[in-house]
Amino acid sequence: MMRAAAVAYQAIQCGITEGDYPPGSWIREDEVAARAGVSRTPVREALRKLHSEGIVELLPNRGAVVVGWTSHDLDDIFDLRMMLEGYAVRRVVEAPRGDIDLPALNAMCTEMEQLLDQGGTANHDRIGELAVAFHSALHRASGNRQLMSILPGLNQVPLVHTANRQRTHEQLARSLTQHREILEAITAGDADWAEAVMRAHVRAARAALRTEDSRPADVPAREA
Amino acid sequence: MMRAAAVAYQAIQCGITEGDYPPGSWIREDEVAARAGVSRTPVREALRKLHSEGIVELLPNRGAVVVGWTSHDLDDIFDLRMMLEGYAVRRVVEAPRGDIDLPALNAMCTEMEQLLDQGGTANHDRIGELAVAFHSALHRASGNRQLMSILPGLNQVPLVHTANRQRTHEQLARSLTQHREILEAITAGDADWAEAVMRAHVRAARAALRTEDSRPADVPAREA
DNA sequence: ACGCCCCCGGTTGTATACGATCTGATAGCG
DNA sequence: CGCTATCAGATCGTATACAACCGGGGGCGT
Repeated sequence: MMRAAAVAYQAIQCGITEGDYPPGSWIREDEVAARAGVSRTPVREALRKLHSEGIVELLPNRGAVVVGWTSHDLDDIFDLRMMLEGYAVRRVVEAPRGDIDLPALNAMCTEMEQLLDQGGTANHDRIGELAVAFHSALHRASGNRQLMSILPGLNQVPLVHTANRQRTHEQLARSLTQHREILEAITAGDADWAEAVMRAHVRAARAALRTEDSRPADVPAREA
Repeated sequence: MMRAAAVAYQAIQCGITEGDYPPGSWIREDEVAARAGVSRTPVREALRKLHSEGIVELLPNRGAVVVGWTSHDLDDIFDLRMMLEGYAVRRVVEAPRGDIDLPALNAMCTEMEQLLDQGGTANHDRIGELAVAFHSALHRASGNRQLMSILPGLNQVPLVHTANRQRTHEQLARSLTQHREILEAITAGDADWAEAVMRAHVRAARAALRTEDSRPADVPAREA
């Protein structure tokens, strides 16, 4: 049985990606509670979490508003990810405090490659999950605890707002190749190499999103 | 009238800095509620916020544990701050999207300098508050929205765990000088200069903390 | 003696009820 | 006619009550 707070969280997150809560719109606690089949208490908890991830804005005594993201904002987010993910792999090489399980990471790469060969939307989604796990494992291996709490939050915004966007086969293939290269650089003990590949990797991911991240002009991109 | 959630938040935060909740210890919702004079609901909200800031760890159905920080963890935090604050001022210069109020920032510097001249513990605390506001204003001026939600969280850990530590007059004086220099670099439109000063500024702050951040050996530094 | 199972106290998780606060509209006044 | 004060509705914030869950301790069987 899933926790009510988690149910509410997913309901809201899903509602945002599906377009039920467009950017700039209000999210009413009662409404979400009814939709998710829980009471307002866990809904409030979910909204605070979404706020800490930057997905919604909380106006005291007013409620929650879905934050809108311009193409420019996405650039900013990927700027930060490029810096931080690059720093993370550098740390993995230079200060190997956190234990790193290279065989497990390589196995994840293999699985992703197989899924890509098989094709299919469901498999593509599974690749996305594995990619998140892959990066998460690297964050853990960096040994920087604060990094581990920051980077997931940075991933959240692009995930929520681009979930239904498909990356091409070529984009995914390159992404997986870069994963392998990152592991190779780590194995070689080359921090500069690892950081450089990771930065390119993040940049490429942003470019893959950029192709059509323009939104209809009538939808406000921000709330304020 | 302050919100009950804010009262609970401060009560916990204060309890941690005062040593009532040492690292590794449990924070019971009932206990905090009684201490803060509120019900458990806002206490829970405060604990979730502290969790999102990395101050406490939440064990499902078990409760909250105070996270312990080693000297090494503090190094990591300031590593991140150095990167991110440096990036922020670079952005202030290169992509001046967010409006920057240089006169107001200079006024803050003047006030801090006056407070330093007057001396006294209370004034030192006030300088600390102003310094946080100063950096916060720069984050805002960077125009990177995610940055504004990340950096306050990074400040929180050092603040909570080093609040009662006094910085020397010389350390504070240098810190204020660097603030001025940062503004001067921004005014000159020199991003490299601004970033370099900011990185040094953060590094110096970490060094000021390092002088005695070793803790008694019998107190567990981490919870796990 | 050792290990397993069940029960119980304590704590968290959720639901519901009530009080506080804000927005928008409306009526009264200058 | 425009502005301000007031009120009603809606929504959030908090308190309280109850249900669910976890961990430890005692008893039982092997």
